[in-house]
Amino acid sequence: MPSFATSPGTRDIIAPDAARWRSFQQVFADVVEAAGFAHIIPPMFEDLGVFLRVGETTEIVTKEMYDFEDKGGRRVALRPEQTASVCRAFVEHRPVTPWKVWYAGPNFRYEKPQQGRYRQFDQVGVEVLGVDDPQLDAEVIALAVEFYRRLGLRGVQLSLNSLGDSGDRDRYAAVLLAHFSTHRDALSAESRATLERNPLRVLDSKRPEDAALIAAAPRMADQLSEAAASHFVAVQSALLAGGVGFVVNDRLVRGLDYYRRTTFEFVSTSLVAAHTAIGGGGRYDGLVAELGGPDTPGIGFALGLDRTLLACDAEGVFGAPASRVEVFVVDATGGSEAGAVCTELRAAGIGTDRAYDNRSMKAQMKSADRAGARLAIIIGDDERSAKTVIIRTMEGGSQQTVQRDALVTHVRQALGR
RNA sequence: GUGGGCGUAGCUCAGUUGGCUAGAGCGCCAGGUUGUGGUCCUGGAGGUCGCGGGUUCAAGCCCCGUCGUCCACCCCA
Repeated sequence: MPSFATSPGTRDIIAPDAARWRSFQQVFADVVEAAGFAHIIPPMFEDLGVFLRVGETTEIVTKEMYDFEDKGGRRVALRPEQTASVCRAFVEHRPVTPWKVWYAGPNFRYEKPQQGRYRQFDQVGVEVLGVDDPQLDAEVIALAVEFYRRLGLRGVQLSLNSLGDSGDRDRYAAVLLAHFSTHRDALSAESRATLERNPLRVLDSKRPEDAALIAAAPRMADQLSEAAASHFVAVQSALLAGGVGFVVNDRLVRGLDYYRRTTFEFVSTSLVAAHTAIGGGGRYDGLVAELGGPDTPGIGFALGLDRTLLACDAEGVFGAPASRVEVFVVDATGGSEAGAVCTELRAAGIGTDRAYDNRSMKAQMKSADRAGARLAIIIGDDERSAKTVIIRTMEGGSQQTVQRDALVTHVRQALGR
């Protein structure tokens, strides 16, 4: 039994997954940088106060925060998400708007772990600060859709809603509270508790006994201000014009209190477990001001790496990238030749690996196979004396003997470049 | 945080109503008559049966606790 294992809700990402993660982030970077987004790398922990602005009825703030006091007596927290950090950075640096940034990295929430729900989990995402235009809402959403397309995912459904401006949201919360309160006894115990904290969240309940009351609940759409309503309409028509399919779901609430107006969520239809939400986002027009900055509109989304990859697995798309090892050196002379051959090939830009410990040729060939190499360079005592090497193609098994000092040229040829 | 299932070799799992040195497949290692992998054959290494108590003549199998994991709720990516 090993003495140590990873802490609950954390895990090692090892081959072949680690390379897959990296290419996931690379594909994301390609998509968003082509749209003018610049990379931002905020710190992984910040003053606790930054995250408290996310909302006092938000559970990731009230009970899931990884917060602690550091040696200097500062109250800090591991970031539960990155939107608040980006807004803090905006206030701190005051870049010209529109400020379009993207990020990738881990976040931390003290939750009970489950598949697709970890205490350290990775997200990629974008944020745009300083633009009110509904055109932008549609563009941001389309960017996520394009990213899913690049991954090869097909079973992704986009849900869309508007939470209105802060006044609308408060008004709606009051109306909902009244509705559910009059039928209090019919609600599940859990929902009764939720009702106290945040009436909107009751709409999220998956408990069957709440279904009827939720279906009969008043609609957000009826509480929208004229400005918010026309913004929502504009977003929808921009999406339609861009060929982005969506479903309006006026029960879509989302967990973070700072959302205003446009909110959206991506659900994988290929996932069977409970955690089918693979991404989400929306507007947070008041957040920058909350953090002490000028009144600045903002919108963004975050996509979960783990869950999106689970969806990829379910659809059999976006597998791990192939090995970078093209050539494997099999040295049966006792290992005297392999080092120089590797150095030479690697310097020529050819991915090369070798075996150690003077293993049998058979064993070394096996390693060559496992490494995924296209070519094996075989050197025995005969070849060493003759100053030659054998180039063997792993797939067909054909071999040729070439001069040792012309190795790179012949390997290039055999690789077809 | 609440409720439930599970926890046996690196991996996926068998282990009958508790009974002698705990098994399989895959993987790994070594061979298959002097140098060459992916198929096949043979052999081998590897397990304090999550951990700690308890019941029993005897526990991988029963009981309690604990840790981990999975599922649902919750929450959300």
